Amino acid sequence: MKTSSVPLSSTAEKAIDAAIGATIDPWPPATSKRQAILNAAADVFAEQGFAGASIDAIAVRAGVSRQTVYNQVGDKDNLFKIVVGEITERSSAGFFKVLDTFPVAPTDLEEELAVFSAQLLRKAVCDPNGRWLRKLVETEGARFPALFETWKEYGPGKKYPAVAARLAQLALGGYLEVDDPALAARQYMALLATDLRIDQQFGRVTPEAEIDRMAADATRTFLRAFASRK
Amino acid sequence: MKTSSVPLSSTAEKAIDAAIGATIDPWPPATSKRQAILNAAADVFAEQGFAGASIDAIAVRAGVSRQTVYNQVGDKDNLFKIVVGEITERSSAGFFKVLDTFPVAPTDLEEELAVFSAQLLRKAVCDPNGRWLRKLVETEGARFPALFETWKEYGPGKKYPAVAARLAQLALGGYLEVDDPALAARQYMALLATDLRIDQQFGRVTPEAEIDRMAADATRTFLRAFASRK
DNA sequence: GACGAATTGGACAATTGTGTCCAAAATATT
DNA sequence: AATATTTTGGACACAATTGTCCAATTCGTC
Repeated sequence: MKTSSVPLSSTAEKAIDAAIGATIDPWPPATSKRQAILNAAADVFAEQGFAGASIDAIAVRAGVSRQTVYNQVGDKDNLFKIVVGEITERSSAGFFKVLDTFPVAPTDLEEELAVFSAQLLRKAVCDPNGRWLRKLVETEGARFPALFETWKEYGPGKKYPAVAARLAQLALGGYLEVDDPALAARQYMALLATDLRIDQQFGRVTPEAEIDRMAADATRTFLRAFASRK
Repeated sequence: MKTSSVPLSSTAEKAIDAAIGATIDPWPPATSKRQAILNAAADVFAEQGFAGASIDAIAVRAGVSRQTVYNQVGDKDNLFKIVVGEITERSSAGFFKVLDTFPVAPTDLEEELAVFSAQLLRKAVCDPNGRWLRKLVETEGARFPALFETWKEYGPGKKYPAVAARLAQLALGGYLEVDDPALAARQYMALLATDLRIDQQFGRVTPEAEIDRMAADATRTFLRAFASRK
């Protein structure tokens, strides 16, 4: 029923925080209200959809008066745009941070790819940012075409090619036999995400250990199909 | 923007039609209004979500007065339940109808499995019934717990085991090397659905020929991982 | 053509939500 | 401590929606 909240913070505000220097309280009071609003809005939009989310509900959950919501973000459309924009940024950043640890020159391919896969699962598929983004885009994409375009560009549009590039690198290194890196990337991601998606559809909270198992299963099957037969 | 409509018909009404015998018009006037309402409701719920769907919009799209909607189905909650119930039934029926054509004793495994896979893609993943059901359950599952349970039971809860059973059969027949049929079933479905899901997320209408290609790609990779090394 | 049932459209009250205005209070800044 | 800024909460107009009621009309049936 109640979903855990995702902390949001705009790059602008992070820049300000950095400029001010180390603050005891990570969020200065002036922006903490805004943060509370954006966090609450993310929750309520995800739970109720755009039409079902009322400004009142958002204000209450943020522990803020309704007027403050309007002061901070303008109207409902704008609030929605801001929330999705920030989640998009976070989700994308998290993904590429993990992708940087991809084992491009492994000694034990299966072992290292499984470890990487588990991380990717945790940070990209399991991560509330990405889940809510997918859900919101699916639900409200038609209502906000511009947002839909942004998501496409930041989401699948950049992620799949990036994964494909790593797989191509492994192929060049003689680790894999891959004709079509783009296809292999989609299949790898599909194998990786399937069990977690099923759990999520069922509303089941996946135990940590299971994530490692899922990554290992996906990696094993992927390598059975694509590993170089030495 | 506009989604194509899915014809709905309850089993009860089909039974009645059958009892009456062959009618020229497949839908007697008394039920045709009801059908129009359910079809329209399916569209509008899918497009706007539960909260965003207004009875007026549904009535207009059904070409029916608002009062008739209330006469036929009672209130909005009930309308929603009826629609989801019927879509669940259709979606499940379509899936198992295709599953009956699974090649349990193939002469050319790759060829026959690819053909079957293409059919499954067309009828189960591509099919509007299943898509809207997934979307509605994801969006409104929290609001209608009973519905969520029904979907779980009819949907993944029965489909995956059914696929797993066929794969186990192939393994027994010496066609496949499968340790864990349930896992293999999930992975097979994941490989099969990934490209179509991506297209759907991007709002792209997948050309018929591409579906065959997707099925072939998925089948090839699946068999590279699981086919018996003769 | 006459009867009965379903449909229509319009009006209605009640509710809910949006977005604005404003004066009082709380909070930061100097 | 004085001042500027933000926040608050309440009131408000306006629009959309739900669900009901009912008389007039249309429609299928006999």
